[in-house]
Amino acid sequence: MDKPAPRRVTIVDVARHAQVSTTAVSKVLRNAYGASPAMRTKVQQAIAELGYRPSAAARGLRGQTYTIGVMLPELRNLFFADILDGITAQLGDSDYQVLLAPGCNGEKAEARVIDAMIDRSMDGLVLIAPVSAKKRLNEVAGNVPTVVVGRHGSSPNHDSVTDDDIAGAALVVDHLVSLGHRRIAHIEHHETDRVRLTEMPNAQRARGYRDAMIAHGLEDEIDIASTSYTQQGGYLGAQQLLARPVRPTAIFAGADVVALGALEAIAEAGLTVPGDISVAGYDNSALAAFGPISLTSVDQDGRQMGANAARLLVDRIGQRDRRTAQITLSPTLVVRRTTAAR
Amino acid sequence: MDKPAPRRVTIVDVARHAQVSTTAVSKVLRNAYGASPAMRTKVQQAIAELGYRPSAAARGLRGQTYTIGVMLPELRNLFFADILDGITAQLGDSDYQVLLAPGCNGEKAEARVIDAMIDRSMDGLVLIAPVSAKKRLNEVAGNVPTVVVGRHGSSPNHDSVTDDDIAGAALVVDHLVSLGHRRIAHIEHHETDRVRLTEMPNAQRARGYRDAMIAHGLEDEIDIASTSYTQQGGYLGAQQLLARPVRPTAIFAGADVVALGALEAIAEAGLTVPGDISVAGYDNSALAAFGPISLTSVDQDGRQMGANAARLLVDRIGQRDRRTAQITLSPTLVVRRTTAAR
DNA sequence: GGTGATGTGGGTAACGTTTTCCAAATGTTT
DNA sequence: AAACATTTGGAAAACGTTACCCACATCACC
Repeated sequence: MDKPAPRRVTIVDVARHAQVSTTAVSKVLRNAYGASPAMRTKVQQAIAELGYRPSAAARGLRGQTYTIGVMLPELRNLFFADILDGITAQLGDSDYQVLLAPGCNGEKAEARVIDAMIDRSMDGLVLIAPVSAKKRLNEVAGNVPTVVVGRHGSSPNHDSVTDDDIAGAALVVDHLVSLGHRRIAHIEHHETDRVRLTEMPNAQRARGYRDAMIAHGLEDEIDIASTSYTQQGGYLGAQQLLARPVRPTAIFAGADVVALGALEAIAEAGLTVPGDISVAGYDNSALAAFGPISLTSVDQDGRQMGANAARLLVDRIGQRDRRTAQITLSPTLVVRRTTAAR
Repeated sequence: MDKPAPRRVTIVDVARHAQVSTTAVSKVLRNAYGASPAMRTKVQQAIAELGYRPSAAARGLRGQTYTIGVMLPELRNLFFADILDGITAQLGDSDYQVLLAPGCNGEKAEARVIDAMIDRSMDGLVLIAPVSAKKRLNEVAGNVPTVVVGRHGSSPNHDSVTDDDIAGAALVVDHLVSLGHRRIAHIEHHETDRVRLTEMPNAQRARGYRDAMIAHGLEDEIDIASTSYTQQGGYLGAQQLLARPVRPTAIFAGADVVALGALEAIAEAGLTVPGDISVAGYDNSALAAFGPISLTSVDQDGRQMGANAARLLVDRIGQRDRRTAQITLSPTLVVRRTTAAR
């Protein structure tokens, strides 16, 4: 029953078995300079024979842990899953292992998770749509290589990958205008913090909506319901908009889940989509693509964003003092059955 | 610009600042025996003043890392997110931090992730619906405290938390029979491996379906389309079933996503739900609850499962030699608008 | 006033790597 | 042939904690 707990194979065992020093084994493990091909094969064979695996804890004490931490606000958001796919695909079978914290909402939870990742000596961090103060992000990025995804604004300490949310919103407005719509309303995520007001995607989408409406000479038709990026928020936002003296003929929801809520409210009001009213979302999540829903939506290519983030991060781990980069990707519009000519 | 890289605060700094030994600080950190209240407050103050945070890497080398690893096959499955919620809720603000690997499909990816977690000296593992060989799971559980969620069968090495899938399938069949249905078909996830054939939830659901049909004297009506637990699988499965000489009047899909695919195929065939045909799913995911879909589904209470798994795991970390436990939770049926009397 | 039991605190050796040297051997240039 | 550069390999000191012991003081009890 109680086997004598077979001690884990260590680098010392490997060294002894291969009749070399532990230093030599370490060099082979890290592909470091100073090991001849002969030595390399000899050590690798010993590693295979003993089934040796390096302890990340011990490694972390001196060097790298080969672990990359990903923080995201919400696991249920399918767009974030795409970003993750991109990250893991890019990292492929490099030595890095990706670990993520379960969704963390709010600045406090975010701080806890980031601390936890730093405590665990992660080699790099990918922060997806963080809400923390800019100062805090810069501090973090000063300690550990960091890439921020989905938040606008540049930093001297961390790289950024964002989608061009202003362009995305414009795509929707352009599309609806070309279908003959003029009363185009928007449901936004209510934002109070001043910095986030410029940096968060939701704010950028609202701004893109405004700008595009103005560009089409529709400034008098601008109509925004300010709720939140949730299904509930979409439901309430749409209710508000439908209660207007002059009902909008199209609603641009800032996110797909918001559009779903809006669809629900519209159906409850006895109206049809797109007959009475057109609806567009943002994110092109699996929900939007789902046949019975078939929502017109803006596609952000999360995979691409994730892949870029991972590339930048590995880059920075290798070269911590290089200049920071900001990558902005262009969204595309996927037209489906919830938008139609009026 | 280049600040002199402010060395991290260590336990030694804290000890010096509080004028005690490092041992004393360590004891306070771990709430270990042998520290007076006076010492405790003194050390805690020093910790706060210096902003000290223990290094998980160093801790892992001797003791615990206060990290729990969660492995799940697929991030996009909302049911798994519920389980995770349960885990984190149960762990609350204990000292443990949950980290999870991005979805890993297949035995090979699973092995990699589990190894990675062991390499990182995690204190405990929660494996959600693992497909690895039973032998492998036992090995793993012999090395590190482990709880397996969503896989039937018991083990002397690890605890288990499962939903009673047989009962769940029976709930659906009973419900449909009580509505007057007799030709009730099932879409299952095709399984080949012999062990998994008894242990995986999909196999249990298929078995529960069969058993319940027989219990109602409907053995001649048993009709199974064997595809996969995906939307595509549901689509194809439903197409098969609809092409039967005598069409089923109800379809029990083994998972909500499968039901979605089935709904799509049914709509394409020009039939209505539940007018022409009733459909039920399994998992009661957010998709099922979504108004326009409103799918009758079996609810597993993932949060409850996760909470139980976390409790068992922390238990076992504290007491590694206690007997293993198997917890089985009873599912409930949530009746919505996709099932009706025939 | 011994004799244990109990409470309180610390010294020191692990833990398993990587890093920083250094030495010897080998190759290359003058 | 001397001087120097490069390659190859290893010894030993970190890294920051915890586990294991031991010492001392205090207290209760015969």
